[in-house]
Amino acid sequence: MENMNTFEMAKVYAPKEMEERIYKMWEESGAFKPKMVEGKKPFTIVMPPPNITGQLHVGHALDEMPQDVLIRYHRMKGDPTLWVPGTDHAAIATEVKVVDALKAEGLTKKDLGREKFLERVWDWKKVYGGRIVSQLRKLGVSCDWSRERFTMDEGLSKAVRETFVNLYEKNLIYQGWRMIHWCPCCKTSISDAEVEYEEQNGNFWHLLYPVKETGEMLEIATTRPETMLGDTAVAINPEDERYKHLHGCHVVLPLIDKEIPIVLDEHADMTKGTGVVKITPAHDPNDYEVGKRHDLPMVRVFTYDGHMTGAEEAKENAELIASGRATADEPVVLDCGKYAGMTTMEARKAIVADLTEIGRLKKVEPLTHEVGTCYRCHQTIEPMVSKQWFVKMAPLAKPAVEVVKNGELRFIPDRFEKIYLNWMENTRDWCISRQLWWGHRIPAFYCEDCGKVHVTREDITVCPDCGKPVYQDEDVLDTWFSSALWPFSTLGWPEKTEDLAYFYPNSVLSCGYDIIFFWLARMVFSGLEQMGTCPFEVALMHGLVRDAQGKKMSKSSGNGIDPLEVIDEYGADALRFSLVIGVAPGSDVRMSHGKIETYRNFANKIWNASRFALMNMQGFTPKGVPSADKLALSDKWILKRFNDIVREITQHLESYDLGMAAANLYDFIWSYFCDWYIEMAKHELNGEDESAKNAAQETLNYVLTGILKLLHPYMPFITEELYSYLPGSEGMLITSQWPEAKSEYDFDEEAKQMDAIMEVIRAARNLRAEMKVSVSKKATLILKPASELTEAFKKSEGYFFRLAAASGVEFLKAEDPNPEKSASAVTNGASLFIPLGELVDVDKEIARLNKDLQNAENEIRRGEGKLANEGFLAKAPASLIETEKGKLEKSRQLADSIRARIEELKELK
RNA sequence: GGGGUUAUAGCUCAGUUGGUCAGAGCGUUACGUUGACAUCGUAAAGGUCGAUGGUUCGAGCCCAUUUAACCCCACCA
Repeated sequence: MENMNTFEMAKVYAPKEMEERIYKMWEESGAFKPKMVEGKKPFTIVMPPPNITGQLHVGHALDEMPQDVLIRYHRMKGDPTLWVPGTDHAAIATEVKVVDALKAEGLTKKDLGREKFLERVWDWKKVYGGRIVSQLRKLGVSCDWSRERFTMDEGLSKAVRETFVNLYEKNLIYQGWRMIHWCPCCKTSISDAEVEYEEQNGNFWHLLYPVKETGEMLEIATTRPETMLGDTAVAINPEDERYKHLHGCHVVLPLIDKEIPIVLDEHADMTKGTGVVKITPAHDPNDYEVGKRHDLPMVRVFTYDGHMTGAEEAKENAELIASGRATADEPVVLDCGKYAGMTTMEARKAIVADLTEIGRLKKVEPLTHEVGTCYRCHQTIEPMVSKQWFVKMAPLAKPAVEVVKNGELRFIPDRFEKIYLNWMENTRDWCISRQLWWGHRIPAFYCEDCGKVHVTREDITVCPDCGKPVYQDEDVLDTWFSSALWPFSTLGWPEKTEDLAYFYPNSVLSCGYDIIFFWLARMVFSGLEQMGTCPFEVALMHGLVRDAQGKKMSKSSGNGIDPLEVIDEYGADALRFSLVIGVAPGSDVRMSHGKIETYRNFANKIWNASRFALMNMQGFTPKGVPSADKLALSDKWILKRFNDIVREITQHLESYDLGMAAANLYDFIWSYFCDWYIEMAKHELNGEDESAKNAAQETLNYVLTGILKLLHPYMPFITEELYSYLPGSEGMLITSQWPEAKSEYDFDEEAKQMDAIMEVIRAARNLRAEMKVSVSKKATLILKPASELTEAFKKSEGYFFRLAAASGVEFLKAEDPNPEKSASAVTNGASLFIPLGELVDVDKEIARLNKDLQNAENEIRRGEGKLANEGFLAKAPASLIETEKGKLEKSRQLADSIRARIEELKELK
């Protein structure tokens, strides 16, 4: 690749122009596609499919980050790496959107009919389904778009059907009347997992039901008086002494004067309320169970869209029952008379008013209680008895529990293991049918004649048994039924494809902890059931994005961050980095524009450091870092530190500590590389010694290249761009090789020497700052180094000129007298003196040195105490005792030197 | 009711298996444009590591109790 002339490099980092260009280059180069090598273990991730209704929000950005970091890291490591992208049809969400769009045209679903409606949804999908996908590209996701899937495409639909039939044939899918959660707003059943409980203010209404046999009034507390028309019993606890005389009696339901029995059931809690519970089997999950136990009739009083039932519904129901289609499991519908057609809320008011009027309302007390709401529309959920399809969970959950317990599936962080197990061990059957049109239609066919149900892989038109016409089940499947198959359906299953054989099971599944039950858990048991293996080895969880105050981001509170806006302003790299740096797995991320700006500044820092490097490498052709004898101390130091950081980052990535790796890298680049190494290297780069200059160029080039590689998974765009400018760069960074630490660069001894020198430089700066000496005013630095460091210090004069504003450096031997009238500091490596003449205030000097002395003495006390402790000496590891002794010795020397200096100054006075 | 998380500098958080005076960023204060970078640099101030007790030679880290905040799950009228 032709290296760009440095002067063409913009002075300021401008992400906007380059990101699109680079993404296009990657995609067109085929870099995102895995290189499948037989026998080599691939690294595979499937992307949690965003909804086609979706607009990119910052949650998506967070969702993609860990995946892209891991994918890019493994690609550079040389693993066959595949990241499968795709989108989800999102049955309810999409259908609602299209219904809304129709409403604007004055149309309803029914007006169009199923077929035309579905055409409209597909049209809608064509327009908006691509939007999220193009938005994802702006984040820099390096997934293999040639393998993009959609949960409703042909292959995946086949997978869904295959799974459904498999489970049905194994008797793991069944159809039946059950108490389910019904959303009157979305007009469909939803699963347990889709209910969110919210605390709401409500009332406790105390109603009076007269007992037929005794004429007394039985006080009954309820939170839902509107269900009373559907009461078919009241329950009392068999042990309850208060009501023993009522065993076998009946009450008369007010308003409709219906006689219903008093039943004895454990469900009635003697300690709660009056100990009497009204039983509405058709509209309350507990009552449903009580009804089953006592064989009570079920009376339905609500329509499926949240109104009170009337004559029409009752008639239909009666006809159905008469026709024999309805079973005993189906509730009988009541004509609610004057309440018919009211919403449930209107009916509540009306019924309470009527009960009050006839004196059957004893009192009302306020209470707060948990109310189930729909996770899509947040409307109150109505428990209804309904005929639905279910997945039998117990047999599927067992192996899904097992794989976590035996370590085949590992959660990161591991606390989510408990959450997962708790759910999996207590899960109830999964209601999978939805009363919608958009989705995978349930492959069940009913014979018009014999009524038999046929569940088939291929559509049928006539009954295989009697040859009469069949009609298909109207319902579709829960969206999560198809996403549960994602790890293998996207690879071609149920066909036996090459991809499936090579890339299944996946390596990692990364998603937010909020969809563990919806998605992750269901993928685990589906993978185990259909494929026989757990679909992934590691479940890497992330949290939610929150605002700067830690609040959830939402449209209503207007605290959201639009990733597209942010990318436009700061660049995708800055957004990416701010979403991962310092974030521990599974914890929430706080985001603010300020935070993103910080990392845009970081990108700018790297940009300029690279610009500096390139300016100093004009005409330079890298031949490799030269032998140790040609390298300056600072070169050796940075090479050693670079080795350290390579090991550290690699280790963190291997253990999925992505936030930690990013933080360490940030620190290394900014402090070690920019603040120190570049500043030190200026000495060699601007010096006369050509071989030293060359060594610095080689080191600079080597370390900078390595830095760009280490940073690439996090900030892919800027690193790719800068890499292209480097002399000696070949091909693209995205497919370059991950750096390795080289043992020949472990210059331990030299690194320590450099650290000692740096400590002196800091001390000198410190002195000057305290003296308020401007940088432009240079001063001589007088050093009295420890004997073993003398040589290193002498070779390092240049660093003091440049970094400590020295005009000259003089060295003293240990026995030489200290200079007068100078500011001084004592470090472990050397004592230093800056002769500042009249600027020096001796009293202040003494005060400051006393402070240092105090610190040293504290340290001595600490060390002495430790080493005097027999328990410590007996039990602490020998190496620790040695280091403690060494430290103590150093502190003593330091204290001695400081004391001596203080004495000198006192004499001076 | 069950389970989980968090509590460390003014703010946001690090602190890996208990062992080098407890760290960073932002903010604050002071100084500063030394030819990569003001989207910058140098330095300073600032913490009895929520509380109590325990284990240990040694605890921010382990155990118990406790306080506070947040989250998830659960059919309680």
